[in-house]
Amino acid sequence: MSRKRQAPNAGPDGPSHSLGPAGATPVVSASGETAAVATFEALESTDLVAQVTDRLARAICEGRLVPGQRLVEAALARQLGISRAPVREAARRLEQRGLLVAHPRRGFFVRDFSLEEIDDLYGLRIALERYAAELACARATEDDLNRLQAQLDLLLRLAQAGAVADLVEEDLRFHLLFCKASGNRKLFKLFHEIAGEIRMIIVLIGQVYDDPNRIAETHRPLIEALAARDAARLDAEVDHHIRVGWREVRRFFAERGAPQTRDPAQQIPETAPRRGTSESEEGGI
Amino acid sequence: MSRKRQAPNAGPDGPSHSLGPAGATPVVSASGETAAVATFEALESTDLVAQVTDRLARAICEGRLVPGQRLVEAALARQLGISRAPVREAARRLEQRGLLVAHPRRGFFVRDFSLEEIDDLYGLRIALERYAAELACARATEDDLNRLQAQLDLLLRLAQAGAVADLVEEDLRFHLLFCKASGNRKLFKLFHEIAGEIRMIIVLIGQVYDDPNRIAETHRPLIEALAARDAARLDAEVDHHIRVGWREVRRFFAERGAPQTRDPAQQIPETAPRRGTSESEEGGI
DNA sequence: AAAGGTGAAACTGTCGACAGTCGGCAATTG
DNA sequence: CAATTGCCGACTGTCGACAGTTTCACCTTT
Repeated sequence: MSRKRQAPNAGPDGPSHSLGPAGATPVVSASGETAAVATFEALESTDLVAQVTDRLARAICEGRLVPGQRLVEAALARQLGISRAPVREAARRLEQRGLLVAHPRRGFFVRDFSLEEIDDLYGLRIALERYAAELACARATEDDLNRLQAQLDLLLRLAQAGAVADLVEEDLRFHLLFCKASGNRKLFKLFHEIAGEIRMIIVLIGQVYDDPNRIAETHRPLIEALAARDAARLDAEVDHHIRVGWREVRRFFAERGAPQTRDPAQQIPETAPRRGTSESEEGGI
Repeated sequence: MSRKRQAPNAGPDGPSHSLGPAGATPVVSASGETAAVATFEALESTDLVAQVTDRLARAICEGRLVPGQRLVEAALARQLGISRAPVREAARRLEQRGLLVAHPRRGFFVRDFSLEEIDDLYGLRIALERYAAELACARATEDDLNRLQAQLDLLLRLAQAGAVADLVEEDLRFHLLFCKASGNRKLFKLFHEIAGEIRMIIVLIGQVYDDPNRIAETHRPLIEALAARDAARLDAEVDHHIRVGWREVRRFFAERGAPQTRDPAQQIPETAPRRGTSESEEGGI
């Protein structure tokens, strides 16, 4: 079933993918086949790897896969109704994103964070966002500002609605937009990568997360400073803004108990697999 | 060889496989395309992926694979005497490192840099190293300082000896040590990744590279400032040091002609494959 | 009963095989 | 003669199969 899998056993997502841009420009009457004017969006490549990557990432970020848990390629493949190859590649991607850790000959494990790693990550995040701030101050366009403003509005709305999960997501997106406004694509890409880890950390500490409204509100100063093109102020605001979150995360993580500390080896930050109790299968994709 | 590969289907095992003309001759096969320049012995030992990754990385950095060139999984696998799986994975890793660019359904191409991308990269590099400097100033140990000093000595020696290629390599290692001295592993890991791209860029512009002695010498102020724990000065030195290199690179690259500019799409910085003249095979691993 | 061995089950790393696609070339058409 | 369509070959995305390891449980020995 090389191509048309999609029906195997992977029931739970049903209609799922968008393949159908149903909402867009039908156009073209029966007679006129010339669709010259109508613009069609490229179809979503049914890239299996990407799909698996997304699902796994979501499962991890939603806590359905807990840190230390082992992922078995074959089992996942079976569940998804595909072969191991795409699963394997997806896992590799998540490894690069820092959501999984690979142990040679042992497989993949859901990443677990030590307090030290969290500090490293947040420190780095500050450095990156401050740089983004610096650039954005000089290069951000009106569009960028508008997008950020819109995102802030969204955050406020979500906070009001008490949609904490979405708030986390959109909060990150705000920062992503911020990096994008810097105009430095490599920076954006890098931030995008560590954003995955940050999301995971935030989810790990549970929904805790302070007062939603206050959280959302703390983004306003960033926009204001940026709009005013006040680099110094923006820098300070960014630093402060992130540090607040850092402190929160740190506090909760310290309580929840930071796991092991990595060995002092150099290259790859290894996280020892924590073979929990029953060592069951996955929590579902 | 972990498995018994080496005698898969190819009868002519030994160091030279089918495609591998023992003589390493460019040759153009009957089909009129291929042009393998150098042939290498089959891989041994375990961890095929790592080996392939290294070889490819080296080939790219040594210019045996030029930007825009296409890599064909099957051909590489045949040359190395292994299957496509490890080659594929190695290519993915290099993609993450920014040395290769993947085009869905088209394969991998050796990364090409636009001037804009170089600017993005160096800007980011400065941000990262300045952060490293800040941390290092506070946390660097005596050992760190000694290692840096030793590395500086090495640079000076290489410069004297006129070993430019090695100088580039060790220059990067100096900066790697610098990041390591920061104590932030994530930062180190990140820098390690972009170091691959930086190396490639430097190699691309040819050995040009200013006066070796001067280059080596410019690292001294960094150590001095760090030893003095003078954060402000170190910050300035780092900024200046990298900016000098940036300017050099930029100049040569502007001459050599920056290739295409990426499309304004968002997500992945795509580099269009430059189907150049003959579009040959690989240049050898 | 705890420590040490031993064997089977479970997985990962690789391999070779297919089938669907993409790019290019050539024949065809206006 | 230029543009368009169809065909052909080449290559990637996936799949299923094996072999070598590592893990785990059960059995034997002190």
